[in-house]
Order: sequence, then C-alpha cells, then structure tokens
Amino acid sequence: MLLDPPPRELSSSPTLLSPKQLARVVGVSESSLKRWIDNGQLTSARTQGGHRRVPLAEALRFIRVHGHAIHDPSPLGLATISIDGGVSLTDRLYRALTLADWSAARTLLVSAYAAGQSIPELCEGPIRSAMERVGELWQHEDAGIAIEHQATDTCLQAMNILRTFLSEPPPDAPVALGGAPAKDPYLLPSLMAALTFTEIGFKSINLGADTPLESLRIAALRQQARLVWVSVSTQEATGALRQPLLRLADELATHGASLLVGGRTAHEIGLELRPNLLRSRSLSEAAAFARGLLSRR
Amino acid sequence: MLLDPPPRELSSSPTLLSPKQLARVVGVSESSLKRWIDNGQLTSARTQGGHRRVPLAEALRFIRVHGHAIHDPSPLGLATISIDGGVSLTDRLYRALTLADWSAARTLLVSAYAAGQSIPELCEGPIRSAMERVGELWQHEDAGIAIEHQATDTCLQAMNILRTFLSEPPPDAPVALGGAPAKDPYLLPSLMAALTFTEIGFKSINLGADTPLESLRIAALRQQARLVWVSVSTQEATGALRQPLLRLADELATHGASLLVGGRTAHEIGLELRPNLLRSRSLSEAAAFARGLLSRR
DNA sequence: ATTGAATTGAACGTTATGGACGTTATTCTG
DNA sequence: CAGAATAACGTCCATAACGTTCAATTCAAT
Repeated sequence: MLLDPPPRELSSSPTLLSPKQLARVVGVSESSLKRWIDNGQLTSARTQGGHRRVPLAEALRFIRVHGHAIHDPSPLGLATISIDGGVSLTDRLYRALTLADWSAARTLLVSAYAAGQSIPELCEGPIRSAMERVGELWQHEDAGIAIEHQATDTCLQAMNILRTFLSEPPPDAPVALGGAPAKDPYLLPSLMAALTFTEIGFKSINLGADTPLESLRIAALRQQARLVWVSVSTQEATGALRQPLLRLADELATHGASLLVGGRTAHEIGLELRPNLLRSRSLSEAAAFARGLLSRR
Repeated sequence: MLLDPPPRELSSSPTLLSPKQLARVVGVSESSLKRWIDNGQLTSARTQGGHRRVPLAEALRFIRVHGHAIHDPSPLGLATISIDGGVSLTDRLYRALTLADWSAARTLLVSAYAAGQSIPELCEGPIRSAMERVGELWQHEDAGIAIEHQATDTCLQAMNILRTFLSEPPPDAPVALGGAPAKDPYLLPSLMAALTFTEIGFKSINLGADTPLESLRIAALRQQARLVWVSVSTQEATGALRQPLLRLADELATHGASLLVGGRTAHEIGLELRPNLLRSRSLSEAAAFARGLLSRR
C-alpha cells in the first residue's frame, strides 16, 4: 500500500491587495484609491460581495506609471529597505549577491522597479555595476571565480522572481525569442533581454546560453517570432558569426521579423546594416526598437 | 444530496473539497466560503454529519465563473490534472515546458510539492521524465536543440520560483555548496541539488555550471561548507576528475565536511570509498545522506 | 485676488469579510 | 474499538469595504 504523502503548508505572499492595503503602500487615502479604481486608472477584481481586489502586478504597474513613492512596502511582501542614504542601490545589490542572499536581491530589484526604473535601466545600471564589481575580484582573489558564479546564480534567481511581478502578456502577444550563440556560456544577458521584451509586451522565449544560430533560426520560424535577439558576450570567434547572422536576418525579413544583435562583444562582429537588423548598443536601445515594432500594428 | 459513506479523501487528488481547502485555493477565508455555500452561490454536498463538501467540478466552475485567481493550488493537488482528461503530471509538465509556459510549470511543481512530493521525488520523477521526453526530440526533429534549450530555461524558471516556497533556513544553518565541474554546461542538475539541500535545512549556495573544482574548493573553505556537491553530466573527461575529487574529499575531511558526487555520468569517474565521500546514485540518496549529516549534532 | 474645475480625504449608514468561540463530526492511532 | 487529535459545524462580532455625499484643498485661468 502506497502512503499518501502529507500535504504541506506553504507560505505564500498575497497576490491580491485590498484597497486599504494598497492605500497604505502608496500612502494615500482609501477613498482616492477606490475612486481611481472606479475611473479605470487602476483595474481590479471583485470578491463575491463586491469588495475590490487589486492584482499585485497591476498594483505595481500603477505605482510605476503614476510615479507613486512606496510608503510602506510590507503589504507587497517586500522587506522594508532601510533608508540609509549613504548606501547606493549598487552597493546593496553587490552585498546581496556576494552573500548569496537572493531574498534581499529580490527586494532591491522589485523596489527599484516599482519606483519606476525600467528593466533596461535596472540591468544596465545597478545590476551591471554590481556584477562588474564582482568581476573585478577575478584578478585579485582566489575565490573570484566562485564568487562570480555564486553572484550570477543569485542574480538569475532574483531576476526570475522579478519576472513574476511583470504583468503577463496577452495570449495574442507577438513572440520575441533569443539566446546566446554557441560557445557563449553567459546566462545573464539573454535573461535580461527576455525580461526587457516581456516588460514591453512580448511573449519572451529565452533559449539561454550556448544556442547554435541554426537552432535559433528553426525555433524562430516554428514560433513565428516577430523579434529574435542574439546576446554575444565572448571574445572568441565573433567574426565567424557575421555571415550566419546576416543570412538569418535575410530569412527573418521574408517573414516580417527582425533581428537584434547585442551584448558586450557584439561590435566585434562587424555587421552591416539591414532594414530588419539592428546591432543594439544597449538594452534600452533594444527596448526602443522593440517598442517600435509593437506600435506598428 | 447525502453522502453515504463519506468518501475517503486522498490528499493528493481529492474529488471533494472541504471549505477550508477551497478557501485556501481562492485565497479567501473559510467563513466567506461557508457563507457563499449557504447563499447558494456555490453548491455543495453534505456528509452525514453535515460537513460541506464541494465537488471538484463545481469548485472549478465557481472559480471560472467568478474569475477567482488561484491563490494556492496545493489543495487541489493533482486533481485538476486528472480532471482535465486523465493526463499525468509528467504529460502536463512536458506540455508546459515545450510551450515555454513557465507559469503553468510553476503551478504544476508547486501543487505537487504542496501535495507532499519531496524535491528529490519531483526531480527524479516528473521533471526528469518530462525533460527526457524533450531530449528524445534531439534525434528526430530539427527543432530538437531549440526545444530542449527552451524547456530547460522554462524548467529553471519554474524551479527558481519553487525555491521561494521552501522555508528559509535559519541563519545558523550549515552550508551546502556545489555545482557542475569545468566544461560541464548542465544547469538543471546542480539547481536540483541546491533545492534538495535547501528543503532539508541547509543554506544552499549553487555555483552553477562550468565551475572548476579548484574554485569549488576555495568557496567551500571560505563558506565553511559542511557539504559539497558536484553534479557530473557530461561524458567527456570524467576520468580526469578522479584525482582532484579524491584530493578535495581528503581536504574537506580535515574540516569535518563531506563530498557528494552525483549526476548522470558520475559512475564513470570510478571513485573509491572514503568516509566523507559519497557517490550518490540519485537525489534521494543524496538527500538521505545530507539528512544524516544534519542529525549528527 | 477671484473664480471654477478637479482632486482629495473624511464621514456617513450598510454590507461583506474573516476571526473567534464552544460544540459536533471525522479521522487517526494504538 | 476506544480515545485523542483534528477539522468542520453554526454563531457571533469586530473590522474592513461598500457606495455615496460633502467639505477642504489645489491649481490654472481669468
């Protein structure tokens, strides 16, 4: 006889907020909040009895769009960040990553996101700076490699949680798909791209590191991707990517799709211009291009 | 409608839900649920003693009609799966992974975990089966590599969220630390190990794929790890790992720490026995060993 | 400076929600 | 099968939220 395993208690933070809770978060009266919901500036679900319940992702969107300060983060399930003016976000993030404290890293990222920072700003700002500082340990410390790996894992973890705070794209959202090319083991840049395009309104499919361009091509056709990204971070063999990337761009063009090539060493490839091919110098640039694609419909 | 006799409830797949269970699913109080049943908004059966029992189908109808978010799927267990046409968890997971639907994958994993499945059971059961099925596409389909990458990323994503449901280890918890060795690009096995040891009560630090053993050694000493894991999944150069692993085990022994070597191709290394060295054939075995370490204090 | 539109927050009376209670049903265990 | 432990019963009640109204504030334009 097989025994049924006992059910387990899970501690999960709320996904729906009452008007009072959200009012506390943004430091405003309950009345105003109700009015905003009734105006449609803020969408909410209703309980059986007609009580308003605001989904977490929607609350975050509202806070960002209207530039509200977070007065009390506790109802969001976030730890309070000490108002230590002297320490920058980068410093705190650096500390969280080197301590493998993904919970702190998550709070930092979500708070910054709620404060209005966009995904590209977060990635190119604090995350990049913190990870760069970690990278500098390479040269000076024996533990450098280990710390960098640990920080990368912690960062991936935190960003994956941040992802759950982004509102889900509609079912008919266009697909963005990408990864890092073969021999390129870097995970973070491609995940950053995925989050960026999700924020904008794409359904992102991340194939991760070390993905042959040929696989990327096949997947893009299969998924009817409107946008394909390639993150290049290694020094090696960037030249060999030139021809395949151009061919990929041409093929995508026949399907009305675009190719975005970015990453630390993307400039070494030496790509010439195509209408549907952009070598983006930054995530923000990539985001802008993607936004352009979306508005064209 | 009277029930005679009241059917026995299987925690993993109930067909009747108590008010408390359904309350947890929709994230609402038991009181409200009882009131709604008494109002007739939600119909229920009664046991002979008068306890309310909501049939699963009625519960799902209620959730759909009133647009309730599923706040905590755990009380539904795997029943929602079987009600959707007798599809197994593996099948469902496979579908979610190949559709890059990490939200569905997360729900499946969290449900199964909450229904009492342990992390090793999940990893060696549905996750492994689903990923193996994905792997079989390698041989037959052009899109195989892409789909495998996509499924891996989706799986990592879902597991990282599952990670947040594991209770945080106390600050004085012993440290478990590990990764995959150099040249080994597989991310999933090491993440599985990290989750396994977190569940048991360790503070897990995952250094991820492609981590040189030397870095692992330095990190282990720095963090005073009681347990170090190495996940070996590639075919290449497993023999070359033998000496370094034995040396690592010896050094860890002087610090009272243990070394766990696991993974698909770990048996090819040919490790001889040491008191603090275990080649684990499975995650469950690794978990058992780790539990043993913990109880010894 | 004065007006007027717009926004806010407070104050109702009414309804919904979610704990708390002592009591009974059910399940678990030896 | 008996006794203990757990879960659910029905009921009550404090709190929260409802919809509405209204005074106070803000702010731009006369």
